[in-house]
Amino acid sequence: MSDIVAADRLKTLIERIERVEEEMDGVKEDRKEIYSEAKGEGFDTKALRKLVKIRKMDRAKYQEEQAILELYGQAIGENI
Amino acid sequence: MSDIVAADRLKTLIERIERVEEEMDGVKEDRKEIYSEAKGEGFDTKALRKLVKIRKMDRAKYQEEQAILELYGQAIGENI
Amino acid sequence: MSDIVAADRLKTLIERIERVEEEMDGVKEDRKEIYSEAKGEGFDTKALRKLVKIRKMDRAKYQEEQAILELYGQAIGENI
Amino acid sequence: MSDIVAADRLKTLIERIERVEEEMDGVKEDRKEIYSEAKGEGFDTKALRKLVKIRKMDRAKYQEEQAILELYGQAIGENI
DNA sequence: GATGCGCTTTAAATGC
DNA sequence: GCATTTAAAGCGCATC
Repeated sequence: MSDIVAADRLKTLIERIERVEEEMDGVKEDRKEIYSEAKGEGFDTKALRKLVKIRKMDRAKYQEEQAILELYGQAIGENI
Repeated sequence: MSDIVAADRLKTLIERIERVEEEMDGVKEDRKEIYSEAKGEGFDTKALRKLVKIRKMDRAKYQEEQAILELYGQAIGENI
Repeated sequence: MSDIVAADRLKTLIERIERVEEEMDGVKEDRKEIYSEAKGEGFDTKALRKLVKIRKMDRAKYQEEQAILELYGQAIGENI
Repeated sequence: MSDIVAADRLKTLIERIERVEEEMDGVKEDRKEIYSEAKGEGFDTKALRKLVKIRKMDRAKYQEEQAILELYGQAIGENI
């Protein structure tokens, strides 16, 4: 790679990355507003977030995680 | 909230959240592809990521500095 | 406050803050090592973290959170 | 692991974690007191916090820069 | 090709 | 209640 070409190319790449990162910030803002709207209507956003996360997760995996947590809890005499 | 929890409204909100999260995944994918492209051209993506990070830190630092200047300005203004 | 006194005093305060923050980093490191040790013995650190968190929480609060999550889940036809 | 889960070992680990977390709370308390002391002397703690943050950013940025230099150095070294 | 590790990103908690 | 700070999760990379 000749130096000049690499420098220009690098610049282009960085600009493209920074552009998509700006887009990401925009979309994040949109999501934030939806949660904010939900909150304004009285929903519990913490529960909402958990629910969205669980729906995204693999079902079997979620149950497995819960089982381990319960197992550990029982081992130390804690009711989960 | 009407019937224990407003199920329809809840569903709508969750669907909207899931839609923007899909958008987010798309944008993430775009970024991933740019890095992948860079890698294919022989750039060191770890270094590239650091570079992007430093540039972001610069911007953040500049903003922090402006914010602190403003705070100090207010402090002086208030003490006159 | 005369300027010179304030400047010296400010410096002292900042140094003290930075010192306690270093201590904090040390303690964090200790905790990290315990988790790392646990992991080395085959424990699931994700479950371990959750357990520690639950123990720290108020019991009633935890159950309340779980109840809301289930309620929302049922409302949209999701089994938690 | 012997009996489903090594209960005693688990307990010990959790106790150790909880102990270091108590230490952390102590150190946090120390920091809080310093800020409180500063406030009592008329310093603007919000500005103070920003100042500490900027100094931390400086250090972080310096380290990032060193890291990137090292990465570039390696890249050149490898291409010889 | 799986496992582990470090870094980025996301969620939760705290303090004003 | 909002902004900041802190903790947890997820992701990508490198290694075996």
